[in-house]
Amino acid sequence: MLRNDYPDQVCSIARSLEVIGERWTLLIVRDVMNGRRRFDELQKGLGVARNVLSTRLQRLIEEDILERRAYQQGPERYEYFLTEKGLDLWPALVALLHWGDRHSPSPEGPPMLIVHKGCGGAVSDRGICESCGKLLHARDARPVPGPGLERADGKANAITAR
Amino acid sequence: MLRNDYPDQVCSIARSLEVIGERWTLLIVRDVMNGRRRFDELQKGLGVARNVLSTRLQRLIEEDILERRAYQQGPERYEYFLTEKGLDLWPALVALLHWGDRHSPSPEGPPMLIVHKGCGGAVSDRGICESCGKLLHARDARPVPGPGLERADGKANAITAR
DNA sequence: ACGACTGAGTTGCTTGACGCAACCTTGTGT
DNA sequence: ACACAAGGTTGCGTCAAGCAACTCAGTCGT
Repeated sequence: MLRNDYPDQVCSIARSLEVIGERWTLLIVRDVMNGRRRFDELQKGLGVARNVLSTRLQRLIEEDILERRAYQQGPERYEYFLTEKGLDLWPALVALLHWGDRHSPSPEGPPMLIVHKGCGGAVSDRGICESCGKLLHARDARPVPGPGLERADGKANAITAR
Repeated sequence: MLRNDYPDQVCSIARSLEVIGERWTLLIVRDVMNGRRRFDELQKGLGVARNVLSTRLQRLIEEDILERRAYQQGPERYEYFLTEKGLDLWPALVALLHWGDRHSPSPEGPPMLIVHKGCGGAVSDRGICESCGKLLHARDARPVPGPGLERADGKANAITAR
């Protein structure tokens, strides 16, 4: 995105997109939600330019979507965690995931599935467990690799467990 | 967004964002969903550059999210409508709307509300009617201006009825 | 008859965000 | 002493976005 503001828009969707509508931002949130917490890990996983990742992380911290915590002193090294505000993006991510699965399906099936931690049931596009019917939140669910997750290089994505 | 592809990403969220993650795209979808169907109407409402609107509409048509229909001959004039694929973005838009309302609230209250056409109940962040409990889709709901929709120039947004 | 207006774009120029590679800093391993 | 690791920052070139002006076909006002 060129500029991240939409002047004259009084809509909450527009205000949301001012923050999370920038290129890479929502994918960074997704990765952090899936347990990728460190700079290099995010950079390699996404293939995003390092300077861009750096500015995105700063913006996400300013907006109180991410939090940076040092995990060692010496040379200080940091990890990024989602705040409550960040975790609340989960329903939107789930909706986008299902929209992609439904309308641009890969022949092998979806590359990632979301399951309810409690009962193992699949999670619907509305973030509801299809097995037990509960309305779920970010912490109630985890991603599992789906049938479409076959990579040419043979490496599996490292975001399976949590 | 500069380029609209995220190479090496096998995730459906990334694939969704390749299409609808570009600047303005989701706001165009929102406006068409709210009954804005013509080029100039969209351009004035959004304040987007005309060339950018033009390329976005073409892309959305290619991706089968919008459909262009002539509403008069003579000089041919067109209207844009959402396809089923486009209408299916509704849950994602609802989720973003609620996220914005919850985490960056305007002092006056939300500028736009979504209500269930059937019973008039408010629609939750998961697209569920809070009054009757039904799971809703795009056609079951309509936007109504909320308490936050006071504009300095006195003009109300023209997307009240449908 | 002539000019202004409308809807739906297209063209050209300028700005600025993004991608890429190189560099920096603090500390550890060999 | 040299390389390596993590977490960035800096500089440069390219390409998308913003802006204004222009086009084109038809209609309206005087």
